Amino acid sequence: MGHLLNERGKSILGAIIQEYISTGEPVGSRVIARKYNLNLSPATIRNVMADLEDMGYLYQPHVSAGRIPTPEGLRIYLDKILELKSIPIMEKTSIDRHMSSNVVNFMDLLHEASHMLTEFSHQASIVILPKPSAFSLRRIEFVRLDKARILVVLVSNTGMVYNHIVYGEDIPQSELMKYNNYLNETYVGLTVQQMRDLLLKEMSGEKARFDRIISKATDLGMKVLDVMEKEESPDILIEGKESLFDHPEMEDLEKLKIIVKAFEDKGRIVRILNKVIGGRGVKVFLGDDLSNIGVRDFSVVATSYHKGNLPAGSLGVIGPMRMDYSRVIPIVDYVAKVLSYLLEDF
Amino acid sequence: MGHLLNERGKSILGAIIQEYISTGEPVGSRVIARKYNLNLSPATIRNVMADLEDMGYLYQPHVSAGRIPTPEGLRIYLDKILELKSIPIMEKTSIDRHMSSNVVNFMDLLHEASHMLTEFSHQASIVILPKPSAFSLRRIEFVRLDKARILVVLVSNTGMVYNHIVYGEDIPQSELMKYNNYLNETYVGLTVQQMRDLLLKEMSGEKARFDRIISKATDLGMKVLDVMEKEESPDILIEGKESLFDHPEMEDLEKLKIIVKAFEDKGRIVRILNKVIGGRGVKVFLGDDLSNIGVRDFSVVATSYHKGNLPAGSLGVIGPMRMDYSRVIPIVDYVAKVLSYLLEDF
DNA sequence: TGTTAGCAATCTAGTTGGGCGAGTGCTAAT
DNA sequence: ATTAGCACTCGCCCAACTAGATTGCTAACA
Repeated sequence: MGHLLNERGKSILGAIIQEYISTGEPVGSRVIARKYNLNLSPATIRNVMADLEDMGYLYQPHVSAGRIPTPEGLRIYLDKILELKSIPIMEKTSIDRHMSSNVVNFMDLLHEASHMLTEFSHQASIVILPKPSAFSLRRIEFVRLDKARILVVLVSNTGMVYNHIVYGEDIPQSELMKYNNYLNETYVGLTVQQMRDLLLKEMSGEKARFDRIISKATDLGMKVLDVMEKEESPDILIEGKESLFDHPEMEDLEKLKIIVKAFEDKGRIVRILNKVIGGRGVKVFLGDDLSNIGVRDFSVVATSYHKGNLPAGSLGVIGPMRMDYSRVIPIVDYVAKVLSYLLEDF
Repeated sequence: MGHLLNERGKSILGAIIQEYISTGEPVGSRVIARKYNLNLSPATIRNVMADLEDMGYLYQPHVSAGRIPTPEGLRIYLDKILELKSIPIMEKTSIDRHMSSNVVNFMDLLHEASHMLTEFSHQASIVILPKPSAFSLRRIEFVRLDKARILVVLVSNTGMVYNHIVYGEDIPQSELMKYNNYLNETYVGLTVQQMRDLLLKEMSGEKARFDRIISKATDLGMKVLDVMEKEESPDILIEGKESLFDHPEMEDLEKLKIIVKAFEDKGRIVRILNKVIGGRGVKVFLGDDLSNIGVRDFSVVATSYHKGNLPAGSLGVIGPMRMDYSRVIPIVDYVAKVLSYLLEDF
């Protein structure tokens, strides 16, 4: 047999990975021959296994052990072999119910999404909060703190409140009030991008030249957008770290240390998760994809959620590479869909 | 020898604990006789050790091993035997410098304190943020969100910004403005307790009966205090978890899991740390003190920090029971002192 | 009476070696 | 192309053993 994966290779690789996922042990040829009705003898399977190993899809921890899939093997499995299960009705309705009731504000909703992910995937869940720029403005308010600093309070249409401090000249509160009024009349309902466009237009427009309020207010508004952009470090929810510890592969001390340290550096996690933004559907990160965060033998299943047509943030789960993808992928997908749906109404 | 700790007992217990702290291994009679100039033979020391074990200050992991101090033994050591080292000038000035420069706002200051704690104690640091009620009001602002909700923005004298949402009747923004003005004129500079007192007085006072603004504003103000009190879950900074992993006693997998899980439950940690509030000086929590958070063989060294005369919050470090207390205690103490000192000016 | 030397006893940790079982790769037969 | 058979390799477990550390006890000593 050559170096191309034929049908038989596929089904054997599939069987090995399924078996490995459910047991966590290296898989030998006998088990495959016995449990999976391929009508092939162990010897034949051994030959195929040797080929699969040549192709880089399997490896042996040692010569007298069975085979374990490599990240590359898993990748093939995910892309070409895996068939997704549908989520049981019970779980679906449970997700629906939890996410739509008892949710008074936006953060509750995200927490609930995070909770559902851990609950049904039995992995640690990660939810990246939307960047403020994903939302539109409901209200903006300037408050004078002292002669050098102005507090800006932004309320988004989702009810999230953002505080920023801008440094600048001394402006009396009464004057700031006028800016408030002007900006709230003009900019409410716009997204950050739209605000920026409109601000630029107004700043150079006719009115600004004659109306001091408009001119000053737009200046300050622009400043706020700049500060927001600079401070924009998307926040992140993580739940269910402890469920990771219960997986038997976590018996290794070093692995445990590595994963705990990986969670410390939220920036990197955000960067990985946000790779899904832009694409559609669920993406699985494996092996080298995760070498940034130093956890080569883990796996991240993630997708993006949306508000209307705009991507708002991303969410997913992280766990050992050996994970029941046929269950986990649909769950991540579904939670993101429900979240996106509910977000639209906010 | 009886059941009372005499001088010799003390010095031997001290030597054993010092030795244990520096090596982490069970300590035998020979080492003590050789390294510490007590002019006693191993045999004598063995006798004393047996007594100390009877008193519950030492135990043997197994019969052919040396002794390890029990939490009770450590407690005696801390109370009666330990002599604190003074902090090297270098470290002091480093702490001074880091905490006073580069600090633009209050949170920076706390982060810096936390950072200094880990840096010089080589343990994980914990800083409990002040409860909002520890500060006085610099500014209050009501913003109408929609017909049912009003956003309250409070700025404390430390520059911290707190957001709360109160639910209630529909009040137009122009009306809220008037409340803002009134409250900012009347209540700025007061602590929460003072505000509450004054509010109560005004609500039942003459003016409130005739001035609708005052009456409504004080009502709303009271509502805000109630919400604050309910939502008041003091926040917490933790830094340097990873430095815990480098201690050799962390080789035990179960211990590692336990400590990681303990960090998940911040509420319990806060409760432990806040026990120091009210007292003065550094307190060490050991053994049973920590059984709430399930980490009997760890140790928390903590103290409170102040703003003026009022306790504001607490800080400290957590690490394995085997910890160089003679260094760590002075460091925790010093960082808290510096923090309190700097806080006064805020 | 307090201290010490000496010594048998106890226990851990580390090493060695044999046997078992799992699984492979190769060869030769089908 | 597939398969049965078989020798081979290796990890794992267990048991036996060794080396080393430390103790508690006893008897001698100051």
